[in-house]
Amino acid sequence: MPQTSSKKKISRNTISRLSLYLRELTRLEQDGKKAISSSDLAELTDLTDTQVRKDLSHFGQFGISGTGYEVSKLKEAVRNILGKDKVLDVILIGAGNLGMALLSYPAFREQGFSIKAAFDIDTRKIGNKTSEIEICDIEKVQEFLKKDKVKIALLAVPAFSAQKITDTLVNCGIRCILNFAPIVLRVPDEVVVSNVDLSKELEVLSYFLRTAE
Amino acid sequence: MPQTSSKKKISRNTISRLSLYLRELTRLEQDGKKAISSSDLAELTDLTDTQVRKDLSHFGQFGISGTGYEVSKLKEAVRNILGKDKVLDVILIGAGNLGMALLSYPAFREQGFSIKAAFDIDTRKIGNKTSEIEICDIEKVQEFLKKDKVKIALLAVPAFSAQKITDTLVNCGIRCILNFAPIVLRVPDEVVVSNVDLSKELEVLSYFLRTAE
DNA sequence: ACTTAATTGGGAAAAATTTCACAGATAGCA
DNA sequence: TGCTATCTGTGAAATTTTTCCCAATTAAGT
Repeated sequence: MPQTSSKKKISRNTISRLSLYLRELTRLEQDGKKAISSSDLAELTDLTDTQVRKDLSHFGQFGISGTGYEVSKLKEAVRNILGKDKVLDVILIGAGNLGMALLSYPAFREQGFSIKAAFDIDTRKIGNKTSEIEICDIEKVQEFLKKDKVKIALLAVPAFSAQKITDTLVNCGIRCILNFAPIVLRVPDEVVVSNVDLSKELEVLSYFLRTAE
Repeated sequence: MPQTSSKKKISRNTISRLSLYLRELTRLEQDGKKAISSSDLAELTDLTDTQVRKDLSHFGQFGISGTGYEVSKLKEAVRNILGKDKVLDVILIGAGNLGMALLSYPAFREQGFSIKAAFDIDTRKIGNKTSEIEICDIEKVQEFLKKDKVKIALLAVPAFSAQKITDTLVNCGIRCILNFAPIVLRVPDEVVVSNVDLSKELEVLSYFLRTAE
């Protein structure tokens, strides 16, 4: 079998850091910077130069010894690694406070994510429009996904309903979920979940605040 | 030097998992469950039983061999470890879409965090009230922190202004920052920052979506 | 052309984290 | 009481992640 892509498994932390690199590289490019060394990139991301080089080395050789990296070239490479060479379509489930904030979060669009549709169970919200997106009845999500093969969902619903809607989404072909509900979602192996848990983050801070005293 | 508290450094990941345990223990207690084993708790949090036991073992012995853990007792223990035995006061910086969503995010209050004040630079927003909290002029934050020794800030401002306001906050005694701006904040060693970076999470999903194809 | 300084890529070592494996403790039951 | 099931806590082993280190490469200066 002509195995193309690298076999080795890349850790989630490595990918997170690539995302940081991409962010800084984008800034550097905007600022007109042409080249950067691993140690400068490390400085910007609060990491180490070896970490930067090791992370990149998993995907190929992008630098020039003695010179460093060409900003725009490395930026494109990292974009490709992260699968951002094309716009990524997402849907939003849950149009409460958080969901609505996500709808109007400018960074999403700027960074190449496009919210194609929003769904909610609350009939009072259905039909409202924000940022060009109309909020649809959650009952329609199945139908929507049959036509529009969106693979990523932002899940901003209460914890008690999160698992049920997740099961539906997965059945309809959703493969990635950015979960804001404070609950551990059960999904098949092929589905990837990232959790954004604000309480958790605050509790981590709380712990370190206490131990620092 | 008479070193008091435990010497061993606990990793951030360990603390994150404690937060998960606390969440599940709280649910279990509400459901009237009296006891739980490490493997059941692992099942609920999608971890392993040894991981659960190892995490807890850093802080003491909370279980009974052959029996497991008493839910309410373990819950209280974890709450104390995380410093949640008292209400944690926080301030909010930035009352844009995200900031306003945070203000009305019910989970904060439910989980023992209290937003004491909110600040913004936009004069049109100043004076508005949501959820009992009035939005104040960012110029007043220094004055506020002189009287009210809040240690935790939620930072929901644009990236370009995040570092400047961070410097001010740190000068005024803020020791923990939950940062929503897509930027690496520079802070002194004694200040702890947690980052919530939605684009980063989406990029991680994007990567795994691509590699799964 | 030669020397010096800067920088990458990657093997090897070190450190951190997770998992294994089991002694010891507890409860239930015959 | 004695036997069996279960389950914790924790050293040791395994694995993963990070850091160290240096040969090789490049650019710049003389």
